[in-house]
Amino acid sequence: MGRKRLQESTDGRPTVHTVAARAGVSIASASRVLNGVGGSPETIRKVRAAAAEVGYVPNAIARSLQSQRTGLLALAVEDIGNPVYVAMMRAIEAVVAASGRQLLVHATGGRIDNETALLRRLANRYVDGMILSPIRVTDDHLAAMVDSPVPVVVIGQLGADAPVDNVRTDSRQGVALAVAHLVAAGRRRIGFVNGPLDTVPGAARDAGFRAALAEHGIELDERLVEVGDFQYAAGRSAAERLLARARPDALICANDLIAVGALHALLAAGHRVPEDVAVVGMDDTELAQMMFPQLSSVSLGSAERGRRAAELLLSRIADPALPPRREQVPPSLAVRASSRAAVPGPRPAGAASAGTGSELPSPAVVNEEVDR
Amino acid sequence: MGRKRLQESTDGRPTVHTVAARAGVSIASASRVLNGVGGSPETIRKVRAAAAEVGYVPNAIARSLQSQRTGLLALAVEDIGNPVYVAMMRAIEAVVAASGRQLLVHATGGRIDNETALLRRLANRYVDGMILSPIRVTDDHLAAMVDSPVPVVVIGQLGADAPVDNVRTDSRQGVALAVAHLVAAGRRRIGFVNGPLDTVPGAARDAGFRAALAEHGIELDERLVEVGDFQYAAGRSAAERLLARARPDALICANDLIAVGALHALLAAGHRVPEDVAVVGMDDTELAQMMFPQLSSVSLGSAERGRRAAELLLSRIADPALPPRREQVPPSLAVRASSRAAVPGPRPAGAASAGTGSELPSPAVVNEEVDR
DNA sequence: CAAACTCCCGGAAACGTTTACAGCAATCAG
DNA sequence: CTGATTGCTGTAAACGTTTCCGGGAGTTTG
Repeated sequence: MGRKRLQESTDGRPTVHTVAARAGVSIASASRVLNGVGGSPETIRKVRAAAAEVGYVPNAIARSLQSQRTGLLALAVEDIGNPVYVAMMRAIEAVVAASGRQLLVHATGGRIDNETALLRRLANRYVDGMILSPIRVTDDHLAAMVDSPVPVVVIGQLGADAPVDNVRTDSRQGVALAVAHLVAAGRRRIGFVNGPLDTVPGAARDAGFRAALAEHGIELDERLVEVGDFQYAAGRSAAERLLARARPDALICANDLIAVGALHALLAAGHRVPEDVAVVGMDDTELAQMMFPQLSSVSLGSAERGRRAAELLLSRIADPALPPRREQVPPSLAVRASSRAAVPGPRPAGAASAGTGSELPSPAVVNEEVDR
Repeated sequence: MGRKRLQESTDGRPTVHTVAARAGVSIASASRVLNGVGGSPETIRKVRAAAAEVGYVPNAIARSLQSQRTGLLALAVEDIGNPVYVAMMRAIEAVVAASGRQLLVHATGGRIDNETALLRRLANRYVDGMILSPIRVTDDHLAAMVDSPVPVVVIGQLGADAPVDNVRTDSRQGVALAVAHLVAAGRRRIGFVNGPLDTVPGAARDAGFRAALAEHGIELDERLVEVGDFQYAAGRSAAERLLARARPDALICANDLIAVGALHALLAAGHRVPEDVAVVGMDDTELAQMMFPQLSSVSLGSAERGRRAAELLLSRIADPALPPRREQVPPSLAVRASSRAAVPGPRPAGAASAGTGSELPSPAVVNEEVDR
């Protein structure tokens, strides 16, 4: 039968050999035509015809083995259910798709061993690069990123001298925006529902909260600070614990999921929002706008950070010799119903007030948004 | 300098050649040891030591080329931001990861050309199989699935005779559950906010709604039916259009995102939920529990469907000769505050009523849930 | 003690592609 | 008319792995 290879195995899918044989040319010519480089008009015609007849589709694995590129990029985040990562993912996917590549998504659960395992596995060359948004960073971790065999871009805070492409925001300043807004609205007993303090964002937000209070000359009541994790359920129970021992007139929450949990805890306990307690979340996700009342939230530019990270990754793949870069996306505040200044007194029965509440002048830095 | 291959290129990563040379054995022996099949104790020791010294990591692409498997599975859904797909994805990912594989996620935007392109691309063998949850199905589409070169499992309705592994639910019956629940609670002017009628779920839910009303002897007022798409914003504006021309005492929404939009439209227009208008969503996502008031929702077993689809896919990969299978997951109804029977009269000021509303006996099929 | 069997090893083929290289014909310049 | 240039083409190597196969050494069996 076949002289060198069993290219005629009746069951197998057509390869470039099949096409070449059918067109009566060599596999080199067939490959050239199929890749659009070279070939005489006659050869091109024959090869194209043969390829169409047998329904040839190039084998991406073999091509990758030869070209040393897979066209796959990975994204690793803690929790794909968190809407902040959905926003990031969407932005990243747009850039990645526009470059003709595909995105592989990993959920790490925030566990370090998971992430380092992922980084080590990069050595098997299954993806061309990776975007990582770690919430905990150890030296091990960092080392694995630095000597990773494929480019890695980090979304989030890293040590100042880490030679890793990095796009970050300033969540301390983000918390400061929220505090300034609430103080300007006359709130003084400001509580804080945070995520774990051993995470990078948790620690930064805690520090930011304390610094901002101090700056406004407000003494911190430790009973107004509570910690859970970055999920809805934990946010709700953390807020319940806080409310059981203290009477805040505002709550800042370390992300929107926590804020939604806190909102539930408040409403279930009979507090009015924002009249009795104002609520401000962080991340400014779609969820914030879906809540009722709509949630004020500190935007940390998730989509923008995602977009920039993807661009950093692509440029590094194009030129691995580039020096490490760091980009910063500034936070901003979206003020919505959950923290608008309230008319004092009991709530008028049955009247919804979305978008119609009385407005107070907001600080300059605040990015006022209309309802919806 | 290397005799056959340039395995000593100082920059390149170590290959099995490097390890074999260093251990003083053939690449065949090295490969066998590294795969844990065969090898004398002494060889095993030498190869393991050599591999550790050079930090050898097998190249997954080359392995895939040889083994004809990549260990990658794809999932294609309309919108990764929709929490119903997040739930599905989580369930699928769990099964996939447990089998030692990885999941590649695609967002199709519901566009058919996107999905068929994806199906055609399967021929390049970059993934071992795919789970597809299409919201529109054409003959072209179906043909591409049937003669796909790699296994495809569909989540959703397909033609009865389609020879494709398929896990579905009965969303007509799901709508019927919602209608029965509302009718039992005394609602009569039941509205319906649907997604596009040219989608499979949209059409099924429309049919289910009409059939269920007829079964309860309620004549349908067409002004109570409105169509948008399956997103939050569209749901909100569809509900606004509906409310501008009709006065429902209940709204069934074709998914939870629409339901949240409808909730906003209702509250912004000054209606009380559930006192004036009850709201029931579909998919029973996390979002439903996060809303205030918490949303009643028809569970279509998303996580379960995802889990089963993943299992079907794995079993088909293991044995491609299996006959096409179809599995069905029954819908159920989670009743929450948004449709609980209300005390007539004005709402008591300032009193939150989550989980404390008066309870009415619910139909047997209804799966009553407590407020968290 | 010879034959059969088991175990381990190395050479080489195979997976399907791209591409360096050399050969060859045709066209161009002198 | 001859030599250089251009444009195609085919052979074969390469990417890095797994695996078939044959051979050799050691062990068991008759």
